[in-house]
Amino acid sequence: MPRQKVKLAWIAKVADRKTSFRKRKNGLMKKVSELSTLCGVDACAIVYKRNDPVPDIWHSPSEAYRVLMRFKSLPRYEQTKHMFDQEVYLKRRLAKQKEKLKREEILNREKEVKLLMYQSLTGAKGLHELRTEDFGDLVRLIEKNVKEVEEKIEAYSRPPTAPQLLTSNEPMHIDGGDGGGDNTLNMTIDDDGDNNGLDMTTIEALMTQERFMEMMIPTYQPPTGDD
Amino acid sequence: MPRQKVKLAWIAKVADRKTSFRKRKNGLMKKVSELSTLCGVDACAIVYKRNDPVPDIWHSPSEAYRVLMRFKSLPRYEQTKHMFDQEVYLKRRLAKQKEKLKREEILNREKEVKLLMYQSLTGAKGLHELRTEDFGDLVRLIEKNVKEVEEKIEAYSRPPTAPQLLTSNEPMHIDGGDGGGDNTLNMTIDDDGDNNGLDMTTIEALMTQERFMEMMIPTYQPPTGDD
DNA sequence: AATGCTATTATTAGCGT
DNA sequence: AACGCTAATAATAGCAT
Repeated sequence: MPRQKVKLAWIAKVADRKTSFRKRKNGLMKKVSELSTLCGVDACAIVYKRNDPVPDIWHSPSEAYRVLMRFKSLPRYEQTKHMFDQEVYLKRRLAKQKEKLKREEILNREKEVKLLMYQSLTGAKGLHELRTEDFGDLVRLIEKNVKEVEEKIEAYSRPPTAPQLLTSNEPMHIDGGDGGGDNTLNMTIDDDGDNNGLDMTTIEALMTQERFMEMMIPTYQPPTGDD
Repeated sequence: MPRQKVKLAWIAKVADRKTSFRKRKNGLMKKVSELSTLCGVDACAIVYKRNDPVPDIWHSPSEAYRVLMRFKSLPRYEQTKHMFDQEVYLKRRLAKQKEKLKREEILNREKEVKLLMYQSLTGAKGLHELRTEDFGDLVRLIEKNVKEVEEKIEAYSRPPTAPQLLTSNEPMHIDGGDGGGDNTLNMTIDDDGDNNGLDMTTIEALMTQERFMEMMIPTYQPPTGDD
């Protein structure tokens, strides 16, 4: 798997296949050995090389034989019970990957909506350009952020009960404190007027604009026409 | 093997052992699968979990059964012929590691002697402090380096036959050109007087010193006393 | 107990000899 | 053909949940 990600298929070139076989058989034998040692279990591996009736086997003759006898003495039903073939293997893998994909899609959607929000805030994209299906999520995101801001304002405007005094030289940072993931507000409030982020002045300016106020109203509906 | 290099021994803690077993069994099954697919060979693995009479097996029931039948039908002698137990495995590994160690020791020795040479050149260590057994190797190294320098001088003092003209702004680099490994001279000759390496001025100064000239004489013998 | 995460170690494909 | 090397990919030990 190095140098190039190899695709899982029969290696056509004879020399390459033989080399791969030798290396991978050794690797496999090592793995069987490690599993056996680390976890104290009976294990054996049998590998038939092409055109060689004598297989390579992991484990001392007596051990391997014992493992095989043990297996052979099981009723056929139990033998096949835990068998784990390519199909079962791939199905399990597929199920896991689908779950992963689902989680990724959710995160992507959150980022997408966040981007829409920023584009609307900076005026790069007007709200009338949004697709209908984005509005619900965008509104939810905005309400979430507004709630966080209100909570922060509430927290900081109270007389501090456990006063961790801020030194006046330090800029004051406010971030969304919940564990909700990547889409928290995470906004920096900074009294240095030279920053490029969204500072209080910008926010106050935005709040006076009709566009921003519209965004604050969850019941707002976009025109259904195409433009 | 990540986070910490694990030592190959029975894992005492039950939970850790079970976790390791699960992970490594899956890994092993994947490896058997890959070997089988990539190299087109019959292979199977049988793993008995503790206290479970039903083993986990790689391969579809029919395939696994076929592989096992094939194995069982061999005469006992041939079955054990290619068996590969812990002892065989470790012996092979040991032989390889010993070869590797040998190579490393040679490289170490070369570096050691190189260090001695530099210490002598800078005066950090007098030649009379050297152990008797180091002299032979040190002399061989010095002769090798001197030979390389002479060859370079020879090459550069001839009228160039295939003249790759050096721009006068570029410092001239001379390195030992042979493929002998890490102990080549690799010395930079640079007309910028501010470098910290061994430049021509330093070398010329050294050549006037008795210590350096002594080093140039292979037949020089240190006093045999302890100091 | 089983699963996800990730910093590390381990394995190995493609070369070069 | 079988080995050594090394840049890459893969496996996984210890955590956190």
